[in-house]
Amino acid sequence: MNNNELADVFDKIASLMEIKGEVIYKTLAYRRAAESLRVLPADISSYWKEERLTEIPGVGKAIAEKISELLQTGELDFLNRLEQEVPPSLLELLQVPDIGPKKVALFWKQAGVKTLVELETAARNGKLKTLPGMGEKSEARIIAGIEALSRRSKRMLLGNAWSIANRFLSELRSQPGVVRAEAAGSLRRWKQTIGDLDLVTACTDPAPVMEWFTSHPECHRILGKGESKSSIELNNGINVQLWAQPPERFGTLLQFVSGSKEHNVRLRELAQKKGLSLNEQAIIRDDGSEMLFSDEEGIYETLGLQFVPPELREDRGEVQAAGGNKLPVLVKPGDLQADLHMHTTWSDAAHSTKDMALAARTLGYHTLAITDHTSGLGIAGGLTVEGLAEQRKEIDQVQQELGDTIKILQGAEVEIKADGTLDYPDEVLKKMDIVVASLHTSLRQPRERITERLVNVIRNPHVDIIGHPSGRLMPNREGADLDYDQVLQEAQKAGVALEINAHFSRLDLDEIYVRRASEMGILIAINSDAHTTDQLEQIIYGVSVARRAWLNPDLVINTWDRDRLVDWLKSRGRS
DNA sequence: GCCGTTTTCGGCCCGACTGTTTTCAGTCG
Repeated sequence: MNNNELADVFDKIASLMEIKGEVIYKTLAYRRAAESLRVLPADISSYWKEERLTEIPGVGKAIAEKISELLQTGELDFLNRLEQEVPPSLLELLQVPDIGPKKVALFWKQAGVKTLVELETAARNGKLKTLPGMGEKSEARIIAGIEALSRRSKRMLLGNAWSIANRFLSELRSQPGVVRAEAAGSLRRWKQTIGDLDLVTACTDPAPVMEWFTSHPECHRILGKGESKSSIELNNGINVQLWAQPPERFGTLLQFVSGSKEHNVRLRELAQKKGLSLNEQAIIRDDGSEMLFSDEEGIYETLGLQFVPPELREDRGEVQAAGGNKLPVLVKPGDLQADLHMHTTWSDAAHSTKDMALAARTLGYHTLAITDHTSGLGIAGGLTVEGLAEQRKEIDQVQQELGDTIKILQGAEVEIKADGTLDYPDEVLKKMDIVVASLHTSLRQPRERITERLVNVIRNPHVDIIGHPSGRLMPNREGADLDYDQVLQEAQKAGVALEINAHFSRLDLDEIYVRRASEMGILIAINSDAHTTDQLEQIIYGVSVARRAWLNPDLVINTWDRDRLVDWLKSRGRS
């Protein structure tokens, strides 16, 4: 069982306990443990073998024993007994909006509803409205919620979420009375996938703004409408929330809605210890007087903390670090001076070498690497060894035209074949300016085999960067089942750089492992993998991964100046 | 069930909105 599977088990336990009516703090403990497991950088089995399970935040004696049992037997007696008491089919009811554990328990115990289908039947037959606390409207809301489930898309990818949010924000900013409007929630934290969109606005009179929002042409139905908060479902099934406060309270609003929830809980605990109370409108002193904040900075200052960048607000140690003035320096998009992975018309991309070089120069880079696919990746029209010579001529010519304003490296994204060998022979790789090696195919090989495949490539002295290490494509293609402990150790030994691929359906290396890599001092390359000139700018998504991972900027090879980058390549045998 | 610069036991964050209720429970973020 891996970390995520264990986390799923504990989330399931938490939900079943909630339905059962167990004290809330027990269920919270299981949720917290589950979240901890999901972001754990190393394989859980290594903690288990070393008897370090209780070092994991949120894991105490009881949960450690359950992890042990699951790892040893693949089963959990406690869960089996829980499922005897509370039918696990009830969990699907929790998917319906506006249905929580209390309602599930009510429908189950008083109407005999155990599945989603039974719930819909009961609702349509008017069997729910007579239950205590229920009524006509609640029943209709449940039917609407069940219908919404089928419309509701899964989580959005970061880049898609930003484009929808930006569209709403620009309309919002032109509404009368709107002083400021920003994205908040997981989008502002640049989480790799986004559930609902949260927008916040500072405005003098919220009523007309809320009216505009709830009558938006893309609105399919209104989920809620109030003075300070409204919520709608769009035609494409996405939910959008809009929060409003007067300008002088915008800071607390933005902070509150940006979350994460867990980060906010930490802040409020801290506030409490200082005799303060924090909510979306103000910080309130013991005597009931309010402190107002138009910006976020003052909030953190009042709590005795460094300002915490949104990307770090996940309750992964940032509050403690901010209290000790120990927050890391983070990479900024402007720090990048090179892009070392992109494609041209020599393989499957849209623009020429010169187009890409000019676009990269506009971004202020000193170097770009043209890394077209190799012939083994047939689908991408890869470049043969013979083609390389012609490409070299073209690069030399463009280089001459552009002079010293930007350096063009001839590289390749070499295919790591299913048998673990590379698509070009070593003597060809040796002559290139830079080599990125990537997995695209046979990603479903068993863990040992695919890990070995990658490790051998890491050890190849002619490979400089491992491109998108797992090969995942969100939301549909899972990455390879790599043994990351081994991959990271080998990368550290070999001095190879691991890529953060900035394409928002990749974001690979995953932030969890980037954080570990940073602690281990492993080099990282943040690359766009651009197939058009526009896509060079998608590098911001890669930067967001680095920031969320607390990555030390000095480890990012494309933040280095040209001399340092050249020296590094020389140290790897490049001329 | 977890956790500790006020604690190894007694805490564990805060409010808006909705619908069903006449003061509150449930859900959500």
